[in-house]
Amino acid sequence: MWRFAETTTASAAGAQFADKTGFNGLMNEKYFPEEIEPRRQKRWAEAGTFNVEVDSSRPKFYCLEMLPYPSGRIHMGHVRNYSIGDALSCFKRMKGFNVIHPMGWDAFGMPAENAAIKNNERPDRWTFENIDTMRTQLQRMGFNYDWRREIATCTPEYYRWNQWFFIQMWKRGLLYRKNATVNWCVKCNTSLANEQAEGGFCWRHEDTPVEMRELEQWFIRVTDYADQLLEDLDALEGFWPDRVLAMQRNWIGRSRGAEVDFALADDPSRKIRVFTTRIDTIYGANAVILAPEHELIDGWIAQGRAGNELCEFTERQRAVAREDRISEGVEKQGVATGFFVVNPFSGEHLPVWTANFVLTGYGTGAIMSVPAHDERDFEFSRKYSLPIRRVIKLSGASEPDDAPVEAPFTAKDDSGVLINSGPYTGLAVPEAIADMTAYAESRGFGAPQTNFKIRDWGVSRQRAWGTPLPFIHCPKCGIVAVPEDQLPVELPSDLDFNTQGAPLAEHPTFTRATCPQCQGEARRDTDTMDTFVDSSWYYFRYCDPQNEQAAFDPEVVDYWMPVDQYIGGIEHAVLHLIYTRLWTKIMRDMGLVKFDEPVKKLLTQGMVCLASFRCPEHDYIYPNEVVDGKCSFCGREVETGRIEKMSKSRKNTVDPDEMIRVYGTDTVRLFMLFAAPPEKDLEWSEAGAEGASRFLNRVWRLVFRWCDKLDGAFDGEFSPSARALRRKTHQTIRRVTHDIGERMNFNTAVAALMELTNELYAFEGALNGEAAVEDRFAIREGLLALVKLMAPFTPHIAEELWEALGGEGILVASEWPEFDAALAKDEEVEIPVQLNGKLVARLIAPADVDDDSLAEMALANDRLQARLDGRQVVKTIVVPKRLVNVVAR
RNA sequence: GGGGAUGUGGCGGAAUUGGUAGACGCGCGGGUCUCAAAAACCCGUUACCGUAAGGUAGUGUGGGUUCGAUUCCCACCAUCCCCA
Repeated sequence: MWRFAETTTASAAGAQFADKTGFNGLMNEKYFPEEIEPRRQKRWAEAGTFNVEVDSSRPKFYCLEMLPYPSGRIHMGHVRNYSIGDALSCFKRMKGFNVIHPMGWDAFGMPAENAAIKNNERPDRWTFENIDTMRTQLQRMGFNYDWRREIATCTPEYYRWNQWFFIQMWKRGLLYRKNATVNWCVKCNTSLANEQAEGGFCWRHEDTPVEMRELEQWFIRVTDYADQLLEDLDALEGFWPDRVLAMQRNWIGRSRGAEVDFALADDPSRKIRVFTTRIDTIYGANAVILAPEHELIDGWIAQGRAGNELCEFTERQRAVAREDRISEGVEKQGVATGFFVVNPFSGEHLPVWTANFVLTGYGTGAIMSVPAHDERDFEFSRKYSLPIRRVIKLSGASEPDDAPVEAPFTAKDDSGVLINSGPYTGLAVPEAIADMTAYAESRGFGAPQTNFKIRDWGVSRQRAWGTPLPFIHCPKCGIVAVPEDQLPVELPSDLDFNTQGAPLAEHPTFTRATCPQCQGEARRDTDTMDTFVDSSWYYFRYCDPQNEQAAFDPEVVDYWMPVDQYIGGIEHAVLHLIYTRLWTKIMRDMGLVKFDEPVKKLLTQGMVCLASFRCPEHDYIYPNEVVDGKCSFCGREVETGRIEKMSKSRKNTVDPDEMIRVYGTDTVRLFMLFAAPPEKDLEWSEAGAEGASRFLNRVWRLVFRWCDKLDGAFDGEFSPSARALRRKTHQTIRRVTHDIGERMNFNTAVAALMELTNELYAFEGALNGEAAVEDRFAIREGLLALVKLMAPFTPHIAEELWEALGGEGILVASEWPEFDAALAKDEEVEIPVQLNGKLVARLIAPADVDDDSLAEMALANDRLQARLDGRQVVKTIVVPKRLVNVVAR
């Protein structure tokens, strides 16, 4: 139940307010958000204001915010994210769009499982309780979601379609199994994606080093779509933030080059295939270096041809996470295998090495080392005293071709020319690359090759709280997909989480299955899906959330999709936003959707931050644990005031519920939108929230004073002051419409509303208690506009004041105000007069002043003449209706 | 090292396509109301000099383009993010 703020009233129910405060027949004298907000929310819910259906007669607008993980409580980051989406969707609805604005829960994942282990609870119960809490919180904030479309990804109704998609991908060869070295976290007891193992530590357990294990895994063939994923980014230019596009391009990491075979010197039938982007430098190769995991090494070890040093080295390196092998500062280490290969271009014999910085999974797991033109090869060759030969130089360079190499020369532009390169000597780099690749291809020892940094998506997790993979392992038939009419493969509800290993695999009956093909005894797959699968298509499901026949009806999706505006955190710039783009392309190729890209516009909102306090001994401490700048536990000097992202671990969070209890949701939302533009970080400030609250109270009192005095119309000539107020009103409509609709700068829109309010106060003050009909008309017009324009930011108070002003129906479902361009037009303009670009005077001129008279007025100006002091005017620049600059010598 | 971003009063931030720098808010100072306080309302608030009128400087630093640069170009510094 609602708890009322003690700061405003001790005991309260709606009806009592009227007794305690003034009531003018239309509204209370005082603003009590805790009374009006639940009432307005109830009214919207009863009227179904935010429920939408397909309506092909109207333009649609899909406003989407990233769905939250049901961790337990809404935090300020959510409030900010959803306040932005709410304001935009309210605006678009009032502008006449059929707005779909849904909400749901990213409900699978490890915290539920961890809670289950820790508290001996069921993950489903834990999850649904959290969802209930958080839904209540969101509803209390009055966000305009169509709650009928709510989904939770952990329900069989949802995840059965994950399974269905996987079966389709399996049929299309997009899903496959392979043995792979995976990152393994002993605490999670599961594999991790590379990006979850950043820096060699588990993303959830920052103190747990990631181990490497060999495991058979499910993979989605992202690499089949790598080119499209890269190239389609061009079309998003200008609609997605540049840095997101840059991060995705970087992540996909396409590099064009060639593969070249180096035959083993002692056995020319065996070849080492190498990937290089610089085939032009092959005459400078001093070695071929294999990844420690390379199969050739396995062969040598198996045959007993590998020395002790090699065996030990490879064994040691294979246990190290890839990040730990290649990150900066890690020393390059290697061992010569004792074998040699032949350079196919020069015929030279080159030693074969293995080294920690060469990785499998990218290229061929083998490289050629060209120390003169690659940083890492240079460092490595220096360490192990391998010969270094220069094969590229700048076309004008004067130093001799055999001068010692002090630092690698790596530029790959047109200015480079080949040297010491047999028949290719003298060629420019791009031509050499083309010629040498062609030669290798014609001789059958090489071919052009494009590689990507992006890897196939490992979707297997050895966890229990996720979508089960819908496959059966049959000893006779191999891997068989579960027939579609048997979906979903449901998670058992009686999992034991206190077993070592994966609970699904330990479950007594889950694993038992019958082979759909031969009806023989078989084993069910016990992996579950990465939760990024759930979030890859959830917003398609919002369009058609109850569909039991399909993931969605393509026609319905065709109406609502693509998403017009997606809003979420920058932390999803790469993974989620690549996977969901991939999923869309796969669905397109399946014939389910007609477009290439699911999201037209993307906004990555900034973080919500607050000062944190850190003691050298006790780490982060709460603000109330700081006394006079010292830690209250140990008395040490505290590091204060670092503005950081709010998080529990930094002990600098503010609970949205608490703030809403004190100020009301309208105030909290208003502050969130006003304090900074959406893409920038925002510092929570209680003083700032006070300011937002003060503004709402100001508007409230203004409406209270006038709402019963605004009858009558006026169509005569307005006084200058009434005209000025009306001008401000119409200019404000214009500005707010532009700021929200075109720029998504809610902060400046709110500033405009404050300006209008200030203007209304000034107008009121100048009346001296006597308002003529025309004045009342102007005030009424201004108040109605103000209240309507407030709807996207502070919908509850806006509704309330709208009603008090005689507005009918539901404000947030009514029409957005239009401005009258003629009334918004300035009558006079202030023109700055500059002398040589420096301001010397200001003129007041009629708004339609022409350039010549403007120049004349400027030159006649006393202050200009005085500063001119007889100097010669060389030129007079007039920017029409804006500025005059007099140039004098 | 590569890529991206940001840098404006005491603070958060404004400044439409190169055209009055500092809108709006916070904070602060002063005033009105009050026995008093809170709230509210009004005035002021970039710095320096000046009682004032006014003047000088000013958007991280240094250059450049331009009649005119917070805005465009180059170099540098600082902070943050991504990748290595």
